[in-house]
Amino acid sequence: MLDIQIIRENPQMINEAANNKKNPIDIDSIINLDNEKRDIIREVEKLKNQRNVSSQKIAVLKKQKQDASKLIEEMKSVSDTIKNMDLQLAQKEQQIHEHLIRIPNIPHKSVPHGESEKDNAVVYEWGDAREFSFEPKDHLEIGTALGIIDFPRGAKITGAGFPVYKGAGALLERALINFMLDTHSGNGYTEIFPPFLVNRASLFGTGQLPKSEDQMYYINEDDLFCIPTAEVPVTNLMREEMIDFVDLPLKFCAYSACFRREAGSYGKDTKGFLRVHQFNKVELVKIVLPEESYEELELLRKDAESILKLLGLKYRVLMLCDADLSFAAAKCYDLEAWAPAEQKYLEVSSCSNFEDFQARRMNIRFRPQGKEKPRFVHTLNGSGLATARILAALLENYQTEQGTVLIPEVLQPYMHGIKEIGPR
RNA sequence: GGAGGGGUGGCCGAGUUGGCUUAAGGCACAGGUUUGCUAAACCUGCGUAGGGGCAACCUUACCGGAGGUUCGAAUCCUCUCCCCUCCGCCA
Repeated sequence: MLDIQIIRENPQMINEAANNKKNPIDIDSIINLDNEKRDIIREVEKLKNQRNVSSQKIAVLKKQKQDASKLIEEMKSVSDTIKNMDLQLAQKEQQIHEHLIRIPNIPHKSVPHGESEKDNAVVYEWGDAREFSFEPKDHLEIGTALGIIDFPRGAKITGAGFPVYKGAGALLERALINFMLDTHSGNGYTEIFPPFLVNRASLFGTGQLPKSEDQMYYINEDDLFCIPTAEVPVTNLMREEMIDFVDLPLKFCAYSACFRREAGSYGKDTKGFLRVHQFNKVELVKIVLPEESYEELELLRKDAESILKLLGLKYRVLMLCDADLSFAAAKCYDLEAWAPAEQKYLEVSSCSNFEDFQARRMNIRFRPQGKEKPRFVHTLNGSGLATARILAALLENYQTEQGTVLIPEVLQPYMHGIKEIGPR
């Protein structure tokens, strides 16, 4: 959510930014409603002042045992008028709110302008593509042959896009999660194990609601949603709180299962792990001082990248152009791991700075040093990383001609020393 | 699921016969006095969010949330959310 005052002062700039983000808004309605609202405020406040003054007079009269009935009569009609105007005011405010919550965050100045994801800029590349002396198989084929992933049975017990991990596959998944959590918590991130169901207020806070309600699994009876990412519960840890500036930055890492309906994306990336309804992810969340958020974004990106480097996976980093930025983000880097059989990069992480967009929605503030007023914090998050696509990249990159899969050294301690996954 | 208790400003904590409480007091914080330095003591200031004003400042709202009664509500009424204790059920 943006500050209405900024919108009031820069309507053209906001309108253009929203258009660039492919998220058009009705700026004129907002400005008009805002003006109407302020007109009402000015009038009703005069009446309320009159009411307060008269109530005091009535109190004094009554104390002196004098008659106050005339004044009380007068105030009855004033009170009615106030009640009416308050109603109008609430309506205006509700209408403004409905607009405000649908205005996307403004892209940072460093974000390139573009028309689509094709205009995202490659800002960094690491690692060499592995040379194969044989025709590499895709991860689905490898995993199925080794009996470590089972999509058909997942489909049987739940539905398409709910993979089952078996044996060494289950162990590898757990190893990845533990490895990532250990790495990040050793790096100053406090580990959180969050609830996987959240309420509406939390999803509104991080910006998934109201825009993306149809993308989430919903439990009607309790009005709760399955989390699409640990970002939601972890960032909302600090919702409605005032943080002392000496405690900033806050750094959290959290494992969670992630649930996504992926409505409207059928037919895209359907193979294997490329797009599933439930996957595992370790998420990084930072709550920081506004002045430091862009520096912290670079550090966050570096921390996420370190996992790919330790796993020895070739990857690249994209800076998203404005047209591809998500609703709440001001700037975002995508990390993409190379999958040799797919012959394409798989998005395994998104590292975003939301500036105060989420903080305003969640009312997370900090009290600066001295006599300064409380201000909104900046929030950031990034996957560190999503295991489903990492698993795909691992299987494809570390496959052997015999159909086995080598385990990267850093994961071996997490896999009882297993160096290679072979046939059962 | 049943019974009881409670939600007040950054924190702690008064305030339930409605009206000099548009929230006492304390802590923390900021400035100052005293002091060789630190500490302590003392003095002063200090809630949040709107609206108006160049500014000093004026004004409105806010005591978990939403309604209601009233000239006037932290205080009375209704609904609702959350927390705590005990009982029941259960991994």
